[in-house]
Parts: sequence; structure tokens; C-alpha cells
Amino acid sequence: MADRLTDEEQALWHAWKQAAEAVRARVGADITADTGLSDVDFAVLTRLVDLGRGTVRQNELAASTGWHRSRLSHQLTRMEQRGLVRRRSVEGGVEVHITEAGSTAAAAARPVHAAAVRRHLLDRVPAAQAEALRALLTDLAT
Amino acid sequence: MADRLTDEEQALWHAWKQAAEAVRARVGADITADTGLSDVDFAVLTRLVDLGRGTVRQNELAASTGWHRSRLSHQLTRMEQRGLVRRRSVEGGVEVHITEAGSTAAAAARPVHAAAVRRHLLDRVPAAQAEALRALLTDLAT
DNA sequence: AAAGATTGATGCATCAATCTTC
DNA sequence: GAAGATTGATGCATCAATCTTT
Repeated sequence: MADRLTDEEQALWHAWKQAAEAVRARVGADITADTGLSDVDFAVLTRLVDLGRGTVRQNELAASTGWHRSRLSHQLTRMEQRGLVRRRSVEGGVEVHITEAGSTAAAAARPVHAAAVRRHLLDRVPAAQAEALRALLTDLAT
Repeated sequence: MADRLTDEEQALWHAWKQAAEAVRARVGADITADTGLSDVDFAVLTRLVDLGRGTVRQNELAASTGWHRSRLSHQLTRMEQRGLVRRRSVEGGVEVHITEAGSTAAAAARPVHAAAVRRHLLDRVPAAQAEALRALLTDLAT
């Protein structure tokens, strides 16, 4: 165990960092350019729709995204100001509702998102490699 | 081409996002905990050492990192305030010098960084899969 | 007290505008 | 004027402190 990465290790590490950053940036840019939503906005809106047909408890939203409460709170504040969601105090917590504008934006963004993910990631993974990659990534996330 | 990702596509996309985020956060946290440097600080300092034995032109640094000028400028301003680097105006641009404190921090961080990268990424990639993964990642970054 | 949520402060990324130097 | 660099504004992530409700 040397204190520096070997050339081979460096190569894999750099490739990893570059790819992760490139895919993230490209998908995000495509969504933003076409819909005005950030990738994070999109993540929240789709969860509102998919998890609760437009209404989800804030706590459940935090669990689903894996974000800290404060991050979600700040994010929802900004989205509320832009008219994408509304919050409503309810027993035992807060309910987050998607607005008309939020629904419209989410519906418009959905195909853009799917196309961007395919173009920048999915379509570039050889079919023979896909399953092994998925397994590896799942393990890495653990 | 549906307007939504299929379940298989979703699985790969989510695994990708989770893994990218987890590895980035873990490696960054290890470095910060042990050295007080952010991963970005570390990236700058190692380049100063490896590219120019402690002194590199700011423009060259920008090219090497791939960052925009403004990002690098802000970053260097903060690092200068923490005593990690110094800037010196020179014909045709600016020279960035690593300080004593910067050198010390970089040297201390190097093995921590290598260990973190190995623990959170390299050691978890099956040897048989490593080369194919590197090739794929390199392609994705293009 | 404990869980859910908000707030304020700080650091970072990005963009546009500006300044400086060749 | 063009390249190198800085600055200011805005949005986002994270942390710690606080408030609220049960």
C-alpha cells in the first residue's frame, strides 16, 4: 500500500471522476435548457407525482430523497417562491402539494429527462456490460 | 423511445447517481476529516506540486483542472486567505505558489487521499471488471 | 424530551460584467 | 481588441441553532 495511487489506479480514479461529473453536468444542462427546472427541482416534482399523485408529506419526501431536513426545507422554500409547490401544515408534519404550474413543468420535463439520461449514459453502455455495471454501482452505493 | 425510463433503465440510472454521489461524498469526507482540506483544495495543491514543483501559472492551472477562470480565481482567493497558496503577478499572467503550510498539508493529505480512493472505489471493483469499466468511463467522459 | 421543520451563516459553483495588460 | 483575471450577484449544500408540535 504505497501512499500514492499507481498509474493504473490513477487512470481508473480519474476516469471515474470525469465521467461522473460529465454525465451529471450534461443531463442537468439538458433539463435546465429545455424546461427551466434544475435536476433537483425535477427530482422533487417527480416524487410528488409518483409517490402520492401530487401530495406527499415532507418527512416522506426527505426519506425518499435521502436529503437532510434543512436541505429539503430550503429547496421547498425556493420552489414555493417559484410557484411549483405549496406547503400545508397538517397534524404531525407538513404536506407538500404540487401546483398546476408544477404539474405542467414536471410533465414537460419527463421526456426531456428520459432522453438526456439515455443520450448521456444509458445508450453508451454496451448491453453486455449493463448488468455487471448495475450490480457494481449498487454495491458502491451501499 | 417512450417518454419515461423503463424499470431497467431506472435501475441503472439510479444506481449510477447513488454511486457517484456516495463515492464523491465519502472520499471528500475522509480527506476533510483527516486534513482539513476539501477535495478541491487537494486537487489544486497536488497540481501545484506535480505540475511545477510548487509554482504554476494560473492559466495553466485552469487548463489542467478544466475550471472556468472565475471559479479558479474564487478558489485561489479562499486558499490564499487560509495561507495555502500565494499569488504573484508576472508578465502575461499570474503565478501561483504553494506555501510552506500548503506543502505540508498536501504531503499529509496524499496518503489519506490514496487510502480513501482505494477503500471507497478501487478495492470494490472486481479485477476482472476493472479494465472494461475504465474504458467505459473514459468514453462517457468524452 | 423527541420528532418534524425552519432559519441563519458560511462556503462553493456559475454567470455576467468589469478590469488589466499585452 | 483580445486574453488573463477579478468581482459581484445569485442559487445551492451543509452545519448548527432554534422553533414547534406531540
